[in-house]
Amino acid sequence: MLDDRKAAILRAVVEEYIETAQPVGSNSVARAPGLAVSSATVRNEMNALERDGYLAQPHTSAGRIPTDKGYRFFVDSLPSGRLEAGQTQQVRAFFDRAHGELERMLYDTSRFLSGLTDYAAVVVRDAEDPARIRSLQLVSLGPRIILVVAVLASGAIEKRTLEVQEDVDEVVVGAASARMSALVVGSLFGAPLSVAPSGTREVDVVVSAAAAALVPAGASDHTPQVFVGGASRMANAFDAVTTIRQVLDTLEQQYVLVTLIKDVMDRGLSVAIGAEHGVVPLADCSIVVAPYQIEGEPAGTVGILGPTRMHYEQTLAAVAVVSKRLGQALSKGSEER
Amino acid sequence: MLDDRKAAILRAVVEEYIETAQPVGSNSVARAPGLAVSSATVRNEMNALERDGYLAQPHTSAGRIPTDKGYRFFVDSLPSGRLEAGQTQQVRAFFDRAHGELERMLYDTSRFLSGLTDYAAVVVRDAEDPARIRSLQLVSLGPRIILVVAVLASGAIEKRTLEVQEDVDEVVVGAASARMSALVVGSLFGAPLSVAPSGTREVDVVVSAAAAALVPAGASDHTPQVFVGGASRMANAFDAVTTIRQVLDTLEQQYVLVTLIKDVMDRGLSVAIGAEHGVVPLADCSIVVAPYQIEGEPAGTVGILGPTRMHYEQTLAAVAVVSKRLGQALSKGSEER
DNA sequence: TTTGGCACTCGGTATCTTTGAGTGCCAACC
DNA sequence: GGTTGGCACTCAAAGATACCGAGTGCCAAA
Repeated sequence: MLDDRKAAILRAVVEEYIETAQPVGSNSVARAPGLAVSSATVRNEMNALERDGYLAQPHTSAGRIPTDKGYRFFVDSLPSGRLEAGQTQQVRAFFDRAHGELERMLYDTSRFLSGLTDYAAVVVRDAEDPARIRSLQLVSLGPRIILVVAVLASGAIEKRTLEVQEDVDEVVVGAASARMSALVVGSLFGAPLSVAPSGTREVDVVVSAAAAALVPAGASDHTPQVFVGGASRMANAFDAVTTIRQVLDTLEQQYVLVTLIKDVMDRGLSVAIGAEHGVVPLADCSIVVAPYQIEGEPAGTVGILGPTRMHYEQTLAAVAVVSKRLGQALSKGSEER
Repeated sequence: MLDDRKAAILRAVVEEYIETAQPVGSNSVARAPGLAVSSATVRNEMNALERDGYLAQPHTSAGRIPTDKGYRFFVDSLPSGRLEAGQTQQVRAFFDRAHGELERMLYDTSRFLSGLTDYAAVVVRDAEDPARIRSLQLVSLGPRIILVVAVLASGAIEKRTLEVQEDVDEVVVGAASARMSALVVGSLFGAPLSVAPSGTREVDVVVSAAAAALVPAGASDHTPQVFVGGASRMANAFDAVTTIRQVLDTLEQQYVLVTLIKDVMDRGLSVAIGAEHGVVPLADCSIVVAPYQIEGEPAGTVGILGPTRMHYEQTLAAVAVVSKRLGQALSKGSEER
């Protein structure tokens, strides 16, 4: 679509603009290695690139700035990069140390990735597919308070506190727990339950309360979890306070964030630039995403949110590596290498 | 310490500065209701207040700005305020709707409180005292993967994933679970465990692995949980980008945050102004805190972080009301009005 | 088709001036 | 003696003005 020279010029403009955040003039482009042409030629070409929508000019006597379309071309023509040695080292060190509970790990990963790239990082844990219940137990916490704990096939834990209207003793809870467990283990979490009456009225009261607590909540809690790390780094990326405000605000709206990332993934992209994603307050941002898999199954997404003028090559590499290593780390027992 | 007139003038300066963020001159102070003196008199008094460290002057020909000491006097002489009717209404509505799991509730509260005050809100859940284990269960998640789930007296759940070196079947896990449960229920979480050998080698392997997983982790996970809501609102409070950056960054460092809040509480304060707390990057911030209690027991802290020139009266009232209502909401069964 | 040359544009910076809010001090006043 | 009006003084902020120079578009020559 673009001849070689135009492509080279566009690339040079994008690279320099990413570096300096200043409009790029024909002279500095002409000086770029690998381009043996004069600035006048560059000017002509840049003119054409502007006509075609790859570049824009803030005002007449200024250099050019890439448009979203310009960035898009740049990103698409990017060779698949590698991390710097030091960063590879950091990743290794992080995942060697990393351990512990899933949620903690995902949050730590988002913070780590943010530190690695110097942008804000997001880790989304996909909503569980309707998962089979591996174990279910009722625990008495007080005379009328009972905790329902369900362990799902994935290892995730769902808990609900419920309050019954009359005092129940431990024995009743124990009986109810056994009954409930028999009823529910192996079935899908969130599925409606039919409770057959047992001999004891008290037990039935508890069981039906527990069943009720489990069912509707199953749906409501079926939303993905989001972990945002290094949001404050977005304050570095822009200098307009209002932009900073908007971006940070959006980062706190987990629903928007999840939708955005899901949307980008659905379109099969790994990068969404500026207005490509429809989220208006993030018009000056790009997002780089990669899914991670546990035991070969898609389990969530790792992403970076940065300014449109971000270091795409490093960021893409970082996101790719981290998502892969995260998946490995979470796939227990497959610690090969 | 300050005569009435000085106090009134100081108050007027603080109030106007909080409102306008501009240095306050003698004229506007003289115009304040309740002060029947000329600007010249005010000037003399302000001079004295500056000498005594309550006010400062950005430069010679500017008005005065309160110092931390000035704010301190202002806050200490504040009548205990009430929320506006609309806000009381909001609080009621929020806690009427609010329900669900503890963590979720604490996070929602921090977001709500942030919206109520327009500053950043922090909710800290205190580390559990060494709590008795109410229930313990091992659940098999895969041939070699076992999940240990402990329910503590408070209803908190601790879980550890562990991997054993050889395949164990469900029956073994069941046996180990029963044994472990008998061993551990009623004892303190995190306490060292002595494991007597049972008849079966396989069971012993699992039990000792589970015991090992439980003990050291008990200490490490014994740290308070922090929920920050509305951090982005700090971007409104300042206009120096570097300040915004610092503050947001600090807000992400949970350890610093917890220490800060704990420190303020330990000193028996409900407000820490500017440099009073030692956290340098938050020198332009004040923090307002109040503990919340579950069933009469201190369970955590609610706090607001805002600029030194925050609306102390409303904020104090909001924090007080929210901490109280939060405690009530979390004290199950005590939903009296 | 490329390039050197040239006139032109216009945002940014630097310099200077003006403005006005605010101060400190003093002498007069109650 | 505390209070007040008056006054000279200060100094940041806001305008005004000029200038600079990076950058452009276009043209004619190579």
